[in-house]
Amino acid sequence: MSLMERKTAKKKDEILKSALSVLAEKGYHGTTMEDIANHLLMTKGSIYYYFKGKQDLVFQSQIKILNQSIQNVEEVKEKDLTIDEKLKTVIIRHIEYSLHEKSGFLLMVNPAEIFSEEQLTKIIQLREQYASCYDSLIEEGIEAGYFAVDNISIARNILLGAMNWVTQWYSADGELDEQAFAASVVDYIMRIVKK
Amino acid sequence: MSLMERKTAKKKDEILKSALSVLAEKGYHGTTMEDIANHLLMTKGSIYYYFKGKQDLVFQSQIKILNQSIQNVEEVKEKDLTIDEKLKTVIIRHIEYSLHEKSGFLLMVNPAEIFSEEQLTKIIQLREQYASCYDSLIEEGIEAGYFAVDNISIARNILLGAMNWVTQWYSADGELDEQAFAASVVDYIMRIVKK
Amino acid sequence: MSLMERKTAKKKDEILKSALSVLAEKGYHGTTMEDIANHLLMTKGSIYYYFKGKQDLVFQSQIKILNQSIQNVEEVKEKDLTIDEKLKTVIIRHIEYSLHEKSGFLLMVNPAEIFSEEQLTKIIQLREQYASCYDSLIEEGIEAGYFAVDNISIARNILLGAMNWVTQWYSADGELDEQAFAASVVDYIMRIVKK
Amino acid sequence: MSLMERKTAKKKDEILKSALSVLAEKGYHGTTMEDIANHLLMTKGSIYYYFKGKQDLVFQSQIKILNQSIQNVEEVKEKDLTIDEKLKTVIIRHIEYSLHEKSGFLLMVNPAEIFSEEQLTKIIQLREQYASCYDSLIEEGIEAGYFAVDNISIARNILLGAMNWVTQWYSADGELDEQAFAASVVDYIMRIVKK
DNA sequence: CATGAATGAGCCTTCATTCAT
DNA sequence: AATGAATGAAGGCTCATTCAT
Repeated sequence: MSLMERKTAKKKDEILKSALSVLAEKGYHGTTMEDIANHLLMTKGSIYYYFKGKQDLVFQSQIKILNQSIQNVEEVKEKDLTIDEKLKTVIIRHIEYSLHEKSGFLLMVNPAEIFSEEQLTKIIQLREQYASCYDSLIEEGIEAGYFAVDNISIARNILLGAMNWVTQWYSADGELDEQAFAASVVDYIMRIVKK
Repeated sequence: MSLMERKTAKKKDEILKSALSVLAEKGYHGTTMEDIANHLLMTKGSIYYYFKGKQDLVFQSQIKILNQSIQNVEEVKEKDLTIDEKLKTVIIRHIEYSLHEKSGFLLMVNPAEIFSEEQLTKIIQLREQYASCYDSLIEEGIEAGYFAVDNISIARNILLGAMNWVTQWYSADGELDEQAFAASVVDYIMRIVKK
Repeated sequence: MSLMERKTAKKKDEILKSALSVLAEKGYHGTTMEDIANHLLMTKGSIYYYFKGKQDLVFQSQIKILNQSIQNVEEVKEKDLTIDEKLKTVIIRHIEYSLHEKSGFLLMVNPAEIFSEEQLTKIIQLREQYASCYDSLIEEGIEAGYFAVDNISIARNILLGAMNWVTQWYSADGELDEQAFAASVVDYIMRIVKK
Repeated sequence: MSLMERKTAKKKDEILKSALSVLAEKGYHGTTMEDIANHLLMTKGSIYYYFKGKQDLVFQSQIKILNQSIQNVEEVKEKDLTIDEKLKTVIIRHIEYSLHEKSGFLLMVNPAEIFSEEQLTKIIQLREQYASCYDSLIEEGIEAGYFAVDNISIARNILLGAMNWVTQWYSADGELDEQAFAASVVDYIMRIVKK
């Protein structure tokens, strides 16, 4: 990658981060291009040099977050931990990540309304990939005798719900910092799959 | 209440229902007055005969849902059931209700952005009232030896998260009807507080 | 005129009065049918039983005011007064009338924008008739040696301007009642034509 | 001021002029943003790049006119003329200015209905400042033995009324150009204060 | 006669997008 | 690469008007 390309890539990434932060707070329709630009001390027009449009920008921000999340899990999977601790770590990371990046997992109540067919396919695929990371962890936990779950996909969805919802009430109870908070929450979530 | 007043009240309620349904799907900014009107085969303008504006309409729809939800819980509390079964029933009702009314519990990612100070106060008060219904159930369950929870408000928030998220993935796995689905899900959610 | 007709006529007149009062304050576009109706404790719809529409209502209110004004002058002309005192009395009446009825002489900055060709013709005709009342008074005053004016129509327009503008500043200085106020003002206006 | 700033200022001024011209003809409620835009061969939306909204635009146009008017008087005051001629010149300028810029002195029958408290304060302050210019001229004229007036503020209001009303009837009698017209009118107005 | 209700046209305003510089 | 400026398509809201009851 040439210097210029790297510079461009970096700028793109900055815009994506800014977009994510604003989108998490205001939602798709509530966020204007100007919001995103102002957040970066840029002008509206400049963004169009890097992205085709609002929809494209939001799409790529979703991809970024999903990829990052998947990678987060993969990293933990590599570690030398009991399956019990692996899931726990994954959950903590997820929560820390969503609180820190205001990840906007909640963002897309109905992505179908916003994205094109093609984009939707990609997003759903990544979402499923992320979900299946959890499924395999749960499965492994069952085999290891740690977890007890009849219907893995249901249990996993409950798990994700409890995790994603956290962004809704964190600030309210917010005396703890993000890390301490995640730690105080994870045990209750783990109960969903524990024997 | 006179005949006319009842007619007006009925119409208002129809509009609120329509609004809720559309809002749950598209969110506040994504929903247009026309969306809501079309859903009822009315014209935009007519809605303004019944509500002062979009914000007013959405506010009242939130109030309606919160009051209904609180009443749902109160009804169950009256019943002659073990505390264990009471919480279970409450959760099932909540899920059935949110799926059926597309309740839009998810609606307000950031209500502060939309409502006036005064409205916000009212909404927060009702949310807390609803939350405290769960708290008292959990507390009672602890005393009865059914549940084991250190921090009740955290446990309750996890519980609500798992429940509210359900609207996000129900349709995806949707081979079961709402009732059967709620039943298949509740046991995993109950684990969050169970001993 | 039958009883019913008289009742209708009375109602019409009430509406016209209400309309005038609101129109004087808010202007044509700033006044809504509802404003006028509320002022009379009626409903919007009822007005349409008596008038074809907003434009018709406003037109008739203008006619009413112009006719009344012309009649006011004619009455004074009949009286046994010096020409000097006649004009003075006419001016005082005009001012009292415009303050009392909020006559809305100022209403029509550009009547051509609002009325139909036909209506406009009628209004202009009455305006001219009213103006010519003043012209004849001035002329008479000149012949009697009281007034000194080269160009009567210009002098009369200046006169009318000074008089009509009074509604703009009356309330501001308003320690006097309408009558006392008119009296305190008329001498300055008379100077415009006096020798 | 940079080149760009000057360009923006110029555009703003063009819009203000356009606004004034339309507002004078149709009044606040009768004037649409589109009217103002079309007058300049712009589109509605563009105006919002320069002004916050209709109300802001109208407010600034009022400020502009009032400031210009005050400056007009100040300039004349500096001149080496008898007090008699000063007032005459001021009146002529006022009339020429209102006819030329369609100044819309008539615009605000009830400014309180349109502007915010803060804006209203500013406008009233400038109006009073303008009025007091006339008061001091009249006072000076009295002392110099040219004028004879008991109540200065009443005389001044009559004066302003006669002057402002001119925009209502100029076009009707319009065989003279603006300058000649103002000259033909000023003597009658001067009579209001003359000895 | 009066009114509650509905309608649709029109207006203010926002915002994604484009483009000349 | 960036920006100031312009545009046009919505969307929220108002209001004159109509009409069934």
